[in-house]
Amino acid sequence: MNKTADEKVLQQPHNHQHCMTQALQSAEKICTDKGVRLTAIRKRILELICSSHKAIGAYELLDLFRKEDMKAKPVTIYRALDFLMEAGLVHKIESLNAFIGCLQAETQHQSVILICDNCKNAFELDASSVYKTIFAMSKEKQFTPTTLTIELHGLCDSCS
Amino acid sequence: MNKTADEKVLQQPHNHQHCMTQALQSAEKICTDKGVRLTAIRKRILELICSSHKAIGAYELLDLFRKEDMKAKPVTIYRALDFLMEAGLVHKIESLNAFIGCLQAETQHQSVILICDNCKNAFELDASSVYKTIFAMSKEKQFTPTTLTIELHGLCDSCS
DNA sequence: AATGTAATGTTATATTATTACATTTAGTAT
DNA sequence: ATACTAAATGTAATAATATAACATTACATT
Ligand SMILES: [Zn+2]
Ligand SMILES: [Zn+2]
Ligand SMILES: [Zn+2]
Ligand SMILES: [Zn+2]
Repeated sequence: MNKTADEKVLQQPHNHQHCMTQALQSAEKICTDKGVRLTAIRKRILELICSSHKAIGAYELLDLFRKEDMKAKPVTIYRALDFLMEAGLVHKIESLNAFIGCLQAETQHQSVILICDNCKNAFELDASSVYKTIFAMSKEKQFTPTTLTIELHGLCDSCS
Repeated sequence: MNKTADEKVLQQPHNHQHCMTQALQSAEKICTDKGVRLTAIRKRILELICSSHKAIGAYELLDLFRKEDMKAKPVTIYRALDFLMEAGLVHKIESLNAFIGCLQAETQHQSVILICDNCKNAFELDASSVYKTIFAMSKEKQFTPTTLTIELHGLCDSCS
């Protein structure tokens, strides 16, 4: 991808090829460290997800993947997604039933996902302090927290 | 419902009949104020949702509703849910594809939903300060926020 | 009563996700 | 190298969630 084809994301123009390379390298490292296998299917599906910062649905992904592997079925995608989510390489956006690649999979992070309802670009904002507050609030109610989902819809800079 | 049948919710035993009565009264008031109609179907579906504090799916609701109205279809439920959500009487839990009644529909509130993964009871915790923080963070990224979803899974007091 | 709008009825279909079981592949032990 | 084992994939079917399109009915206003 050349410079003129760069997307504008995170309110910053950026060389998106770098995101891809980085994501794939992280993936290799994480899987090696965890002792799990980043197979061809899993890797390709991660590439497809990371080919933009837009949230993508499982069936959109299936359509793309089928261009290269006609025999792919929904479960092919869902299995890969489960694996990639388990490894922290991909996140599900619950309010969209769609998925994004994580740009900081190697780093422990607690994030809010900002989702542009116009262009569907989605990115994570680190928000550990917010997590801390919410966990504390829940514990005051004798609640034992496990997973926190925070999704903010709106319009990104380019779309507003 | 008698006292012994009271549920334990919000880490507090409570007379659940009161929740129901309160929710229905609020609903009447809100709909009157907004000039919209709380029809028999909508009211009954609200009652079914509010009959416990457990998150309930649209098709579970359909099964219950069909006991009284055999000809009900999925769209019957989804229309009522859309209406009730629009009126702020019901919230959708995105991470469960399920719904809960709101206990504070008359009051403007910004909440985190705590969801017990064991008993499925879900309740709202007011968290305006958290909303404020997240909105501010997003604005720093030139993001124009609209809707914020915060869902915390875990175990409630009774289940942990 | 005539009119217009909102609500509901009815049928069909779209979208998202999982289950079950067979087969293949890849790593491990012999 | 061979046999074994567990993980991954293939394949088919189906479950679960949600919406579209159009006809009919009920309700409010005149
Ligand atoms: Zn990029
Ligand atoms: Zn945008
Ligand atoms: Zn109650
Ligand atoms: Zn519980």
